[in-house]
Amino acid sequence: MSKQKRTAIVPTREQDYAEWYQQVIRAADLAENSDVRGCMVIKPWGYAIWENIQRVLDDMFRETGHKNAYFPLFIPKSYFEKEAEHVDGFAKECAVVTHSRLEDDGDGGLMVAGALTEPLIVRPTSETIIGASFAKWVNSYRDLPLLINQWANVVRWEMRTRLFLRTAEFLWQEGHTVHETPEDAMIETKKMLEVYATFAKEYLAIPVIQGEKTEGEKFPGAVDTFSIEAMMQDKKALQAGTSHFLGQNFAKASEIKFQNRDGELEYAWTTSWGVSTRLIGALIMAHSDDNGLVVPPKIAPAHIAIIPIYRDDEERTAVLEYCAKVEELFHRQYFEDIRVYTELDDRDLTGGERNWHWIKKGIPIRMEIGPRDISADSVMVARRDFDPKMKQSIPFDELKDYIMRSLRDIQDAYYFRALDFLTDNTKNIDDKEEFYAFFTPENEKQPEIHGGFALSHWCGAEECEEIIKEDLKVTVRCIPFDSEEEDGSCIVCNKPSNRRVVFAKSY
RNA sequence: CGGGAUGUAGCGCAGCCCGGUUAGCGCGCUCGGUUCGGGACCGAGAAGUCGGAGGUUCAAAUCCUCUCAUCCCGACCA
Repeated sequence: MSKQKRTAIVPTREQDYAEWYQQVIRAADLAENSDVRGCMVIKPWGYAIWENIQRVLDDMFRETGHKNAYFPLFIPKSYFEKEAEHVDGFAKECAVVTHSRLEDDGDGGLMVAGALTEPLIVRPTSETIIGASFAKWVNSYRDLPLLINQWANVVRWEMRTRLFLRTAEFLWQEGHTVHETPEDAMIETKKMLEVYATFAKEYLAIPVIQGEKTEGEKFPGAVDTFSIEAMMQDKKALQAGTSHFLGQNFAKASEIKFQNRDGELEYAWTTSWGVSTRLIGALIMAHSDDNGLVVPPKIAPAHIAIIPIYRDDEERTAVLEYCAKVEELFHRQYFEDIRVYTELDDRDLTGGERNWHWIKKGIPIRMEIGPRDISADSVMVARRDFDPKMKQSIPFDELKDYIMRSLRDIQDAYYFRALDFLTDNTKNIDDKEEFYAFFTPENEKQPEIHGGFALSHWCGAEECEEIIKEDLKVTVRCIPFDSEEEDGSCIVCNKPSNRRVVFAKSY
């Protein structure tokens, strides 16, 4: 294999997408599996991405009038039982606390003791426990709307886990709101979906499709679930965020009642909405390449890697001095609302080794600073969105402007690349045979990357959805908001349909 | 939870079928030196209860049973 063709990540996306994903996470040092089954350790570079996601979203929630609060990790089983559909949806994946004490088992070990009178469920989501509080907080229409958000961890005892995409414990935010009318609640539900879509586009540089979930795919207990759906580089869909209109289902379960403007007691209308550390999985699979992580500047843990190059102590002193000058140039600088961070990498490794280290971590900008640059009063700059070998000498005087502009350009480049990918792999399909061919790999044994999003007509019957799922493992990802009414016939049963939906394989 | 695969040093693997000195290799790591502008080189060194438990045997990484974990496929799901 020629040196030019060597990729930092083995295997490549084309060779083995699932394995490539794992390797990117390891190469970028984002996270690792823990000794606890299904749980991950999020390492600093990965956690910094989450912190950036939190910071930006938290601001957006504030701007839309929400306040943060914190509710218990444990939910009494009796609370959980109140909403029937909710129970159905989550019962199979609940961790349950049944004891409160450990005792010496007389054999050098410990045994559980102190059985609880009522088992506690480790929250898989918090509708019921938050509902119990809301019932106390809401008495009058004057208390509404109640707009609360919580940053928390939740536990869902998943059978099959994948780093970031599905772990037994994950970090997320869950918004919970209470409204006077169904209209208000629905406006809130859609507003927060819009917030997610904006965040995905503006910060994660991921274009998404907003839409409504089908009956079978919606949140257990919700009246309506809306989602943002993103396309990964293997052309599968990833649900990146959800927003639920809960109607009065949870208000009834938790007795959230208020006296309305006519003096009558009425059940309130609630919503909930959330995004999780899964977004990091989305980020990885939407942008990264065969050389490692690719992370948009607006969400990157750091923006500029500075790699000093020198031969001896004398040069070292001069070079590090110059590096400090460059770091100073960006100290407390912002591009848009994002603070720029630099990383000085003075490890005793070759320039190439250090360069590749930062390429794999996806840092947007790399700078090499050596004696030649100092004498020219300039810096060698490389960009993560360009070929790894490509670098350009930028005079110190122009450096700040150049970098600020580049960060903006890189952010845009990632977004448009992802948008092109989404557009190129989204197809109107009206013919059943074509639909099946679209979702069938040529090599069954080792399926190549295939498929995409098929915009096809669907009659709305669950049976038709089921057939497609059985045959192709393809599901209706959502009924997009922006699809125009149009006469057609269901891709499965040929019955009349007036709108296209998004069909895709999904995570 | 069903089907399949894999667990040997931090990572990637060989050895296992056919049991037999002291369990190897590459990368990484440590120390010393030369290097550093695209994945450096020389020398020295550290690191393994062969995933775990039990069994068969004079002898187990190797054979048998159980178990745990990870990955892939399925069902389920953010």
